[in-house]
Amino acid sequence: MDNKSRILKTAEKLFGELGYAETTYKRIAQEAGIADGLIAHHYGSKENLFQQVEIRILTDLIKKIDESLYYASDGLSSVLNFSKCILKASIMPESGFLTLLRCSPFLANTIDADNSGILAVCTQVVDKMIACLNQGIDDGSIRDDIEPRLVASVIFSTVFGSTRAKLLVQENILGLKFSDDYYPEIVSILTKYLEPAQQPAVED
Amino acid sequence: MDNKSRILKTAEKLFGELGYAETTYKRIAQEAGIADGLIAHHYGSKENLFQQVEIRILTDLIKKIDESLYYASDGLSSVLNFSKCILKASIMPESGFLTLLRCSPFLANTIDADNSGILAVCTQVVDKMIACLNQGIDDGSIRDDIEPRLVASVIFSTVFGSTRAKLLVQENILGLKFSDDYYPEIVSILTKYLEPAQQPAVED
Amino acid sequence: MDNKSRILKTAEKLFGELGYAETTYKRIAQEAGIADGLIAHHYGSKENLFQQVEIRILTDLIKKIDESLYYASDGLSSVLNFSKCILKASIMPESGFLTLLRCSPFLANTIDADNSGILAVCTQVVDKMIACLNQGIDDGSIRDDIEPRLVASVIFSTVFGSTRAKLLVQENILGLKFSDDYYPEIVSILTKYLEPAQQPAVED
Amino acid sequence: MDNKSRILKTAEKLFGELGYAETTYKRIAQEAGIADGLIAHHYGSKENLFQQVEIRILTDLIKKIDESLYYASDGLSSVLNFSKCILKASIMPESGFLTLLRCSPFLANTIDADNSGILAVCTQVVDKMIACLNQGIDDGSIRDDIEPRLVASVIFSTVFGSTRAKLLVQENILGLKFSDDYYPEIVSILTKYLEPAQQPAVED
DNA sequence: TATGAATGAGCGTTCATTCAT
DNA sequence: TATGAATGAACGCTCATTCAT
Repeated sequence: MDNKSRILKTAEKLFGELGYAETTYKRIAQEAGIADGLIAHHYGSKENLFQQVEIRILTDLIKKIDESLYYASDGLSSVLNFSKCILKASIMPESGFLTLLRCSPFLANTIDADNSGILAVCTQVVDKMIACLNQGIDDGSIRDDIEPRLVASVIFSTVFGSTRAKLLVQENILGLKFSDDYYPEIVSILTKYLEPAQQPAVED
Repeated sequence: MDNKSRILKTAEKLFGELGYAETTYKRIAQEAGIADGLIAHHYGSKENLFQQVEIRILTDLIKKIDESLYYASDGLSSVLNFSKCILKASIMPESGFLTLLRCSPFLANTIDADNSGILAVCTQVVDKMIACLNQGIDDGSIRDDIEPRLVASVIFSTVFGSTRAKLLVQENILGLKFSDDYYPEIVSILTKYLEPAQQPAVED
Repeated sequence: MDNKSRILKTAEKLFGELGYAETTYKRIAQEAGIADGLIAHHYGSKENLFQQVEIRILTDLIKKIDESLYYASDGLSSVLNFSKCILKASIMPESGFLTLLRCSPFLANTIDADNSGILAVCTQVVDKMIACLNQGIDDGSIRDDIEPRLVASVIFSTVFGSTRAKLLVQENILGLKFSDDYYPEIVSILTKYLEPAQQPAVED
Repeated sequence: MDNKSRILKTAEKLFGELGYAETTYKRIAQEAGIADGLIAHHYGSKENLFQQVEIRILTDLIKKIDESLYYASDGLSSVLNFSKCILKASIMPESGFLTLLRCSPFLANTIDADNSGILAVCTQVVDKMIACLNQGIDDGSIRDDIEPRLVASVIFSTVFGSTRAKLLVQENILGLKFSDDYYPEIVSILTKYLEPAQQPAVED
């Protein structure tokens, strides 16, 4: 791997472990085994380096989401596969998900930073979810009284909220439970939320 | 208000607006109209000042939660009132909620910081929620096939995840929707998640 | 002397010896025997420190010019005293004149720096000179066919040009001569330039 | 034009616009459209590049001075042509004069820099002026009570001082005047300074 | 209690220069 | 000749914290 990639990879790791502010050029350079100055040479600024990291993480995530959608039979399973894909990524260290949680793109790290590059990628993710919901409404696998944009907002906040809780809150410390049955439970709440109302038994 | 309180209030505001790292003694002192040195004099360190802020916010939140529980008729409405209480606090600027979101107590702001004070308060919040769930199971307002600790984890991540989304993601920027009907929708997903399965109409 | 003054004095010396770019916080701090950070604490930025230095030098110069004008009998001797005053200051190390020459206020040291404070002081100097010229035209000691602003420009460029040459060009290195009779020669060129044309002997 | 010349030309432009310190390899390379490393490859060091620039400017100036002397009828007009030549060059952007003013060869740009190459060229200029003055004394066009080296010093400081004022001081900002009649006025002060004393009209 | 001068380590970044290709 | 990655010291400046008053 060349130094430019090595910097990106090391930065991703440290942003995830230490957060934006405590990840310094010096630490990245030491960990990557290169000179301080090379970071600015390749990435210009810390803020830009950070954005490249985020974009890479999100782009990888989109790739995986697309794959997962390929195997979905209807709208509801598309939404659930989409969500599972995010949940799964969150527990794979190499996905960089921790970086996303510790340094949310919606928390400008530097005042007046231009987030537009990242937001463009996020918009793709949102659009995909809305498409899945519309598909589900059409094919009857999702109840038809929902407003897709509103429901997409609920789904994303639930899914990302749960990854945040699982990764950042230490198990047991508060009497909570983020063990292996936690993410299935998240899938369960989403299912209950989306599936069409159960038909009362109809009398003949 | 005395200087000590003024510092706490100003710090809370700035932590919420700027995050932990970009909130400095100097800015706090300027905004509060007092001398730099007075902050360390009263609070010792930035980390400790931050924790006092968080504790105050959480303590206030607990007070409001307790009030809301007073009016709940059963376990389910206790859980929902509890949740609404958090959602409502999130949109009251004076609640300091933004500070909670920008500087999560679960993100150590300084490496090796001792969070135990804050965690103790958080534990109280969790315990209260678990009590509400148990009450609901007992009185039949919540389905009885749940594990309270697991479900509490889901509820907290959903509720806090949604406040995070509403406050940090700018409306419309991604095609999402965090307007007035967003929080009611969160209450709706929780309700669907907790309520007992609808009995199929039974013929006599 | 307190540290704030000591910084100003040391900075003045180093700007004069090394120029703007090579005068660093570190060097100033070492020479003044204080900590690096104290410079920014008292002066905010290097550019501002520099401007305070220039303003102090120019303010002192104005004081001396005013004193010298007190003893002038007519407009011409006012102009000459004014000029001598500048020439004299240039060879007094404590005047800070070298700083003025090495780091001319008309050479922005930092791109986009705001020079307005310095320019205001310079304007006072110019206005005083123009007043002297007008006085000389009125009292007949200076020829009356001149345009004061234009002539003031010539006088300043001649006087400051000569101090620049004397202080920055090493004696003898180019075959030039900046010894003790150099400044009197500058006074001489000014006198020839300003004095009224000699009347041809008039026949009765 | 080959890259080596292109570097020299670009460097000259940037030294004039930005001064020595703010002109960097990177900026030169960008403006010239070549790689960073090529500058050091061709010129070794920034200081040496700078000196090559200065020498080129001064060499061109000498050429023009020589041409102007060709048309002078006597010593005085030689001196005046010489001076006009410098004044004229100062307002021709391609002459690189701004570089001379912003980065005077008599201001060592780097501490301990060896200026001897530049000084050798400057010495030629000085020698030429002294020769003109001696010619004028001989042919009676210049008063004979002067010391050539001293007077040359006065002329150079007046001429270069005026170019400095015209190019660096923004018109009107101080109430001064550097418009089209400024340089003629400089020629006028030199003329008054050098011409033989007017003979009182002698009667029969 | 309150001030603000003082510290000095550390920050992101720049830069002239070197060097493998 | 030409590239641009790589170096590492140095820069201006920030900051939490200390301390004399």
